[in-house]
Amino acid sequence: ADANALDALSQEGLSEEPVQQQEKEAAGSGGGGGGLWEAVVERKKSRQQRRRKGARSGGKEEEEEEEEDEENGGGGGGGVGERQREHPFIVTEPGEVARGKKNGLDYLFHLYEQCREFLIQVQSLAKERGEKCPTKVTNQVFRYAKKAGASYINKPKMRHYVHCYALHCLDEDTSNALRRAFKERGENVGAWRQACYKPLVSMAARQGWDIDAIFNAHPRLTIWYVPTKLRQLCHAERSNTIGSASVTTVQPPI
Amino acid sequence: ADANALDALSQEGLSEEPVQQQEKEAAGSGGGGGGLWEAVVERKKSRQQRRRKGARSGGKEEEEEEEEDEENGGGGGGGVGERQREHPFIVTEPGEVARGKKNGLDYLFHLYEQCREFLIQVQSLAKERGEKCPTKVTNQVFRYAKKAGASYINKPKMRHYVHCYALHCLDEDTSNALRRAFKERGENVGAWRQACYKPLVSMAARQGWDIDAIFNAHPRLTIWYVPTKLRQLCHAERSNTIGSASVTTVQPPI
DNA sequence: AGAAGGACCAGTGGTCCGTA
DNA sequence: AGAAGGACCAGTGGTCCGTA
Repeated sequence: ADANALDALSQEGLSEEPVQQQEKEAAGSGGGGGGLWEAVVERKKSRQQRRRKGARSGGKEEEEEEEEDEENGGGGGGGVGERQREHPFIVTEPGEVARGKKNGLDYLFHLYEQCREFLIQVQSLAKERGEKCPTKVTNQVFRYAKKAGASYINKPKMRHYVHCYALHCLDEDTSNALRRAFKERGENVGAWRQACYKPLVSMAARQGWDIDAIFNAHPRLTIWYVPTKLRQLCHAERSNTIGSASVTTVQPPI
Repeated sequence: ADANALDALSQEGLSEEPVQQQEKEAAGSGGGGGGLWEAVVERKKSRQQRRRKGARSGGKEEEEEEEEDEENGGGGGGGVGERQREHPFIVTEPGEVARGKKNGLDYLFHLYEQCREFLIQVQSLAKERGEKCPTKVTNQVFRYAKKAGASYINKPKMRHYVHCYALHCLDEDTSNALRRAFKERGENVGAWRQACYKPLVSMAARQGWDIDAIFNAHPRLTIWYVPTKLRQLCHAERSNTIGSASVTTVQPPI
């Protein structure tokens, strides 16, 4: 139904950036500031030791159909050939199309619907072939999407905004209100994205804190992994709430 | 209920084998005979190129509590220290305890029940901690079992006999009859294991060929991955059957 | 010959951080 | 400063094959 209205949005243009040489070594820089996320987390430890250099010589893929300019031989400056990158998102109201070199949030959510369609195709293929059938949007699905020409779909982006899409699915009114409020205040996408966590945590609170169950109960959401951050926020909030009077629904003992 | 009757079986003893040095290099040997499995398969190709040598220096684990004899320094012969290995399985009737340095099939199936209990414990812990909760017996569960002292449980063994356990769960009468027949004929465990595929494929044939659905419909089976081989046999048999008159139940177009 | 399981490998989930 | 995404890494599913 609403898929048609959104199709036009996927025609939007791309940014360009010059191709650079891959092997460039970066001088090791220190650990930098950490505090965007106040609560939770704990796992970054082993990440601190990661400071590796050097590049893998890639290319495990079986049959790529991409074109490659063999042009960048020399050392120096401006690259030859162009690598494309999607326009950045801006906070838009429902139904609003982004102007200029920007993409709107309806377009963002449309990408999730597209991934779902790619998953369904991968599932059909797997069943025909008698192979294991994925139930979630996996690496295999992202690879399939890329081969099908949807190069603007990639894993880091889709994972980054999953919880925003979740709010859109689970409580469209709240999602829409949030978009309008953040647009009005002139907030950037990052701030809007952050704000999407809270209503989801509240929703989990009302439903026994089981965020997995909430995702799985919704047909368009069950195919997405629950984001680590959202899971952690629910857990932290649940711990804060334990024993307090605000607990009014099902809550198993910790 | 029947778990108690089987508990005694888990007290059975172990075989011993001398510990050998790890780093020993084996002379590369050719590809060897391939024909045990008649049907299906296709994937061994990339495996042929694997002929690697050298050893990883292991030890990613966080906190092991095992004892290590620091005794094997030299080059030569008989090892110091003993490494234990489970007694091999023999085909036993239901209720029969294996004699001598052997284990029976009730004991084998009991191991699957134990894995299920370990999974349930891992799930409880994950929920307490607000972490991702496994729905299947994963590496994490095998690691947990090992730390809990169940060193006789390991992944290759459990995966090897999953379909035998599946038959036991799904059609105990057929499973029991098969055990009695193979014991009487003096067949070895490998032959019995092979024979367990067929009744499962027949069962799948009667239920629209969806072996995943069959596993998922059974509470003790849904936690196990469908074995690749079983999936392939179902697919091959389905392909053979297409268009023939023996198709009597639901079957989506291929 | 038959069998148990250590140890390996390709490809996964997850997301950092070099890039613009 | 804000953001998109290539590319990396730890740990997974899967099972081979050196071992006895």
